[in-house]
Amino acid sequence: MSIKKASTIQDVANKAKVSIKTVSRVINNEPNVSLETVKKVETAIDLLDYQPNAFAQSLARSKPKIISLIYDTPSPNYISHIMEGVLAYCYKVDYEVIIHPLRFNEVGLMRSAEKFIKKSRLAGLIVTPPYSDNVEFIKLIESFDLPKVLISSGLNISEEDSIKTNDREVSMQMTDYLISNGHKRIAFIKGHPTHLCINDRFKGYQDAMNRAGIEIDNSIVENGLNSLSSGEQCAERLLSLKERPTAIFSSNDEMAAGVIKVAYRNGLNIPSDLSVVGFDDSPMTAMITPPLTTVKQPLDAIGEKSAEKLIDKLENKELVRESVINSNIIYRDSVKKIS
Amino acid sequence: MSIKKASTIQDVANKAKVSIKTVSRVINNEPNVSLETVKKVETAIDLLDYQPNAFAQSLARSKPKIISLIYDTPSPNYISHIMEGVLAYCYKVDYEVIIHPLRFNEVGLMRSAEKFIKKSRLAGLIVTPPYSDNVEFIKLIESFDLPKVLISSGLNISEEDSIKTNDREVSMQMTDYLISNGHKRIAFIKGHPTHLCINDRFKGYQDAMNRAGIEIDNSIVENGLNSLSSGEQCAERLLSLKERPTAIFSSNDEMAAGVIKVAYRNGLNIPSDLSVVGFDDSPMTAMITPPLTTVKQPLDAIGEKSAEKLIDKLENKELVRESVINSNIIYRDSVKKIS
DNA sequence: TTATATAAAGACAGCGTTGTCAGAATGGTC
DNA sequence: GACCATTCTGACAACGCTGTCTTTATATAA
Repeated sequence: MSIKKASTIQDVANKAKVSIKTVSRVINNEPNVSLETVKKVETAIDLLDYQPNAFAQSLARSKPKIISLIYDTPSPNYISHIMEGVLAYCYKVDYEVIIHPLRFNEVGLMRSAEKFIKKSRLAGLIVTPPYSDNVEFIKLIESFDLPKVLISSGLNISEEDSIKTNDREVSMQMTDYLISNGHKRIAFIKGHPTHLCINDRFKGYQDAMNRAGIEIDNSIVENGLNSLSSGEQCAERLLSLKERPTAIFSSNDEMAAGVIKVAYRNGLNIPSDLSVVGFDDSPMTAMITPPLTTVKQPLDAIGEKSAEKLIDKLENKELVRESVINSNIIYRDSVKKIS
Repeated sequence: MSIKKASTIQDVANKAKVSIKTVSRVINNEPNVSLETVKKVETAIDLLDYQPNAFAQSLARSKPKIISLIYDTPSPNYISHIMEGVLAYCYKVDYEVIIHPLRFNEVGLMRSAEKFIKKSRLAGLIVTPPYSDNVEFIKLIESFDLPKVLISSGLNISEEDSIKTNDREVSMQMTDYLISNGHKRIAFIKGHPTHLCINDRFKGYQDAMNRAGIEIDNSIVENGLNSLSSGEQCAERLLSLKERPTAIFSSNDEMAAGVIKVAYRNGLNIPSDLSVVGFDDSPMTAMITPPLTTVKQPLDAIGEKSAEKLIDKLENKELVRESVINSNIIYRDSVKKIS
């Protein structure tokens, strides 16, 4: 079991018989190095299995190649897929990423966020909901003049700084789907009011209903809080109505699961007595009975695109990147045609 | 919007009218600094809102305060909770953590892992399943002489290097619980064969059955693969048996969900016709109907303890830390007493 | 040929810390 | 008062890299 000691740029320079600066040039793909020299240096690098020391690089460079992903801890599924995408891209382009959970309701949140930002010498930030909707937090970032990408922000943010999904449009499609299955009395369960982006889902529902000429009955529009139990509460109200809805569109899967539970408790069968659709395609949606028709956001892609956009900005690549990523409806077994 | 520029140790030294070395001393709690000087320096630090530059520290120190968490991507829920614990502890003691997903089946896995380890200048590693069961990977770590903590390793690892859960014991308790509810014909669905630690769950089942004097019928012991669909397949076989089991203990929740789906398809009611229990307490278990009785591993605590153990080792604190963390049964509604 | 631009390579000073070692106070002994 | 041990403080060289500037080699034009 031999203990390996990392080699330095000096070692490489010695072996290749060039100066350390020249080695630095080839590492960083700088111009004005002869092909011959590049070869020499590269073989030396291979021979020594050299890896640049990221700390030394960060220290020497003005801007370190480090970004951070900020999140609360809403759904493990959401964040870990976003993270996956971010990490994959950053690894490819040789950026470090610091994952930073920040408790939304903690006291001294801003103080601790500020401390974190200063300490980590970040080059930029990727911000997920609910922070991407938080004006105070965004102001903080701006006070550091840090490049940022906000994911699914409901705020009025420049397109350059944000990655969004087509929630409104796909919600409209989902509602259309319900309508095309003969449903007219379609209830809607809204999401948590502070999660701005989730409101777009309601707008899409409105769009579709309006277009179909179906008047929206506000007594079957519920205000949910994103949680299972809030879904249950909304469902209880909805299903005890004299004129029950024939379908329920829930702003997220967790509340939809609550709806299904209550339906079963009330002896209702899904989908024959009630159609239910959700949003998110969280892992459990495939596991419940019946499997839930829902909307899948391409979370990995969102993470990847966010990282790409941020890093392009950091490196002043002026590419115009797409900033809206499309979600898709996943059709499963929780909707039934009615006459 | 004022752009803030980070202050350095030099700034602090100037303001406090001491040398930078003295500032360094108080930052690192080194001895031999007069109380008076400490005060001076601390006020200067507060005034300037100074944060040490982690890169410079890492460069100057021999061992950087950085550890890495290695994982595949089995279940988002599992990894994000472990991560949560690790991050929380590391943040407290001022360690950086690099989250590193490593695709288990990728070609050149070892090569890329090696590259990663060299490049990141890690001080130590926390390794989750399935890597904690991978001999080759562990040998790699050892070749770097890197301190490590392996989570739930099924390998014969020194207690000093591992954090385990009492899977076997709690599986026994779970089986006891089923037995105490009158069940005798209890089927078991094993987990993926390469996940060593999951095998302990089967051992616990055996323990309980043996102790209760119930002979294990191998025709109702299935080999699962951890996935929903594999759970369904096992259930199909189990439920088509002439002499059906009255209860099924699945090594994980996902397969248990598969069992429930198949039961419904076959017109069976849970728990009245069949009791089902799982393992993991994944988020969906509360959402399915009926809510599943299962085992909850304190994942956050596992992450936290792992980090604590690793960092104590790095800093040569010779504390003997507990290395087994207890899981608990979460009793819900998927088990029924039979006569 | 000489002048002149251009490409290629190197010298050297930072980046912000910590470690080592030397020096200055301070206190106690004889 | 001289001496020594102890406590405290500072100077200075690393750490491994990149940026800036200078030098050298090479090609091109006059």
